[in-house]
Amino acid sequence: MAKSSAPAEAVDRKTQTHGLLVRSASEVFSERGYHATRVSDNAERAGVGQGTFYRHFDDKRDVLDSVIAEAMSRLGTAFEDQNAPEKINDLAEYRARAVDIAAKVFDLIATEHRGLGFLLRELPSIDERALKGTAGLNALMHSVIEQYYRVGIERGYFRPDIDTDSAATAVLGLGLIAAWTILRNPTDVEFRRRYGDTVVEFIVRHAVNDPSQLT
Amino acid sequence: MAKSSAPAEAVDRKTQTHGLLVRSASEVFSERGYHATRVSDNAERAGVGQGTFYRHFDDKRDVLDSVIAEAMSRLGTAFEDQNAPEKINDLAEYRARAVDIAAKVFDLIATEHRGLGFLLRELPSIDERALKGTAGLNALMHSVIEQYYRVGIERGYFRPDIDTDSAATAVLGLGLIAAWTILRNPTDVEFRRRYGDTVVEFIVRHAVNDPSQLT
Amino acid sequence: MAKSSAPAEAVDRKTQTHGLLVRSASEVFSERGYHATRVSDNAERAGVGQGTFYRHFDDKRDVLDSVIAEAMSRLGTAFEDQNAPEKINDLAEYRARAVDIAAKVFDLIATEHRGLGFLLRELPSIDERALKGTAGLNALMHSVIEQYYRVGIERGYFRPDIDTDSAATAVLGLGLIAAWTILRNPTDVEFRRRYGDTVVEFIVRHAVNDPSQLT
Amino acid sequence: MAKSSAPAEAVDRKTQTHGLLVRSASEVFSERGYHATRVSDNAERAGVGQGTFYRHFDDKRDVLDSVIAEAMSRLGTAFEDQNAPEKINDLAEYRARAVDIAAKVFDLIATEHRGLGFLLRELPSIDERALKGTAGLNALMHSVIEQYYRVGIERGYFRPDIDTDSAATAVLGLGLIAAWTILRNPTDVEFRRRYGDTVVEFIVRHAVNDPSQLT
DNA sequence: CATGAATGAGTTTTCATTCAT
DNA sequence: TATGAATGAAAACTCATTCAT
Repeated sequence: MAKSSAPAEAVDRKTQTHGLLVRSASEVFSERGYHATRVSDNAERAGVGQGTFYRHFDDKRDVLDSVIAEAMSRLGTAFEDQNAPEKINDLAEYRARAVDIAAKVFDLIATEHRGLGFLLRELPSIDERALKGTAGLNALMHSVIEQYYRVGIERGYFRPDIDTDSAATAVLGLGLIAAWTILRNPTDVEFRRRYGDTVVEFIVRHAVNDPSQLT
Repeated sequence: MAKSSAPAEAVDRKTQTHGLLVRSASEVFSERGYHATRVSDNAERAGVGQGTFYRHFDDKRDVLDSVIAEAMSRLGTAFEDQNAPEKINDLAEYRARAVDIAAKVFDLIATEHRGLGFLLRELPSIDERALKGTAGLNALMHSVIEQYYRVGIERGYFRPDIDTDSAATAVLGLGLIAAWTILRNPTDVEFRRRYGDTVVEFIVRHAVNDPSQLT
Repeated sequence: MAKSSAPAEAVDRKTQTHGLLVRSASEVFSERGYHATRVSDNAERAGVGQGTFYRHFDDKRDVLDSVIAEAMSRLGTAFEDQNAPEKINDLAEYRARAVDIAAKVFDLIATEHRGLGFLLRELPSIDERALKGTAGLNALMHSVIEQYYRVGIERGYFRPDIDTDSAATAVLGLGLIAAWTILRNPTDVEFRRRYGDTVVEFIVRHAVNDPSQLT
Repeated sequence: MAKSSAPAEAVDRKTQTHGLLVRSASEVFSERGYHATRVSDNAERAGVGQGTFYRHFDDKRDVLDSVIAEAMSRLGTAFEDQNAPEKINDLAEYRARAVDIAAKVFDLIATEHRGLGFLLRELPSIDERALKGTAGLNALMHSVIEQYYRVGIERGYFRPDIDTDSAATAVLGLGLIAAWTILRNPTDVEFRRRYGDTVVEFIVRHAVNDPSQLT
């Protein structure tokens, strides 16, 4: 018993320190930027020695992968909750859902602005691999959005001639600039409300099959 | 005469070298990325000694300001050519103009993908000041777009209840993601065409006052 | 136990390296001069890497403070041993003490000519702060000398109208030029003897109350 | 005539610029110190181009020789004016002369404190050659002082058993520390007066043959 | 001769990574 | 396994000196 628990504790401790370093990395990278952050900053923030960092990661680049993976997983989870295009039967329900999603996404962005800002600001500048780490989330978001379009077309409240791929890309663009703006000003609730309304209007009016249904 | 021409020549030479270094910086920053570029890379590319670099700029950060300023000036000029919202009288003309602008902007992006990619990828990761350098161009684009909305509303072919500020932001978002995608794949002409059509559709359908005019 | 000893050893090692670097700095500064010494010379002499130097000191200027402090402390200790003006009762004892001190000081100068020469030659040329580091020793020497004068006046073998402050300064001058000369020629014992006699004569004859005691 | 005057003017101009650069060097060396002064600082102060500097001097070290030579010549001249030991017939005249010289020397030091400070502070730290440049002045001062002693002994108002060499050295020491103190506080007239009195007292009492003549 | 832009060798300085304890 | 002192390769930066005009 005692014998088997000792290694178990060691594993636990290792996992704990690992997680601690990933979280610290996320923080210090967000604050000073990836390039300006020294490995010692990260270790210090985590409250461990510099050598300990190298027990858990190959190098400075390595911990970034974990930071990205962790963030992607967290965001992916948050985004997947919104998935249920098949439950939407008409334009009114679609609009309601769009309003709801926009509000939730914008709030998520404002809440997570520290970590998200880092990803949006820095990843493209680090290397191709860092960017690839976000490809999964991009693809997920794109396919979910496209699924909404497909359901809408199928059920007749969306135009049948929509290029769903391009449209999904466009919706990501509407979200991207929102993210940018919110991240630079996370407390501007007014912008989020107004811009959210506009985004919904863009999406609904672009896609609607029968414009007379627009109230 | 001889006396006054000597300094004049020196000034000329200095200006020339300065410009050479800015252009070289733009190139090497685009190729290797800002952080991976050494001052010596820049000097070498310009064909001057490293010391010469420091005669013209305080450090790597300093030359970046010039690179940004030069790019912003060039892009601003390119963008201002598109300015003539007051000449558009009806939806058909508006749509034609939108198609035209989208094509031109996308081509510009594809053509300038080296320099533009650098700006889009790297600036946010460098510092606040770098980003401030782009604020002018952002504001210019935003205000031009908004002006199109105002003219459209005035002349009756756009809905009067559009939030022109938010709408302009949305249009920038539609363009931003296009830029991202094109920069990652500058030769994909097909995407440009399809996505351009979709963007125009988004803009026109969102704004149109009388949907029956959409043929 | 093991836990507490590991850091303790680290601290020990750090302290040791620090001291090593200060001693090496004193040596190389004395040999090549402060300005001609490169940080790498110091590290090399200490047998450590250049990076190690920067773990212990901000820059070359920083280690100088430690070198000065260490030298001042050592010289201060050597000088304080000479302190005992209150034990001198008459001119004969005073003269004997003066002869003794002169000999000891001159020997000290000759012995420590490496480090002392550096201080005397270089400090004034470095900066105000370097000089301030020697103020304490100057003040100590001045006050000790002045104390000898006060005791002598009190006990009647010195003139009562001596300006003890100026006189102490003068004595420092007599010593200063001795230091200069000895440092330039540390092996000239003859000079030390002759000049020592002259200095004692200067001091005694200047201060004596009753010249008839001079024999 | 015109032909011969053109070269003459050129020579004049050259000499003028040369002198200008030496004076500028003396200034900037005094202000920032020799090592911290860049050749460009010197040229700028003189109001000429950097290249011009190298038309007049081999290198940075070279101009220092001129600065030293110029200063030595100026100080030598000032000091030689004091030369007239043979006119002094008794102790009273000697004391009067000593008071006079001390006052003049101290005033000279205070007046020239910029250039003198540089020489005293920096020369020993630069190189052996710089110091050699001052040897002539030292020797001159030493021999003049010694001459005073010889005359005094000859004429009987000084003790015959004085070691004139050591005594001259001692007097230089009394002057040296005065220089140090005055240079650090050129406006303290009170110190000069008090210390001057003390110095005279040291010299006279040390040398006098018949102490009863001391009033 | 005068000029000042250009040069690059020489130093300083940083910090990711190693390694002895 | 954790630690943090040591390391040195890689960059940044300075400035005496050269050289084309």
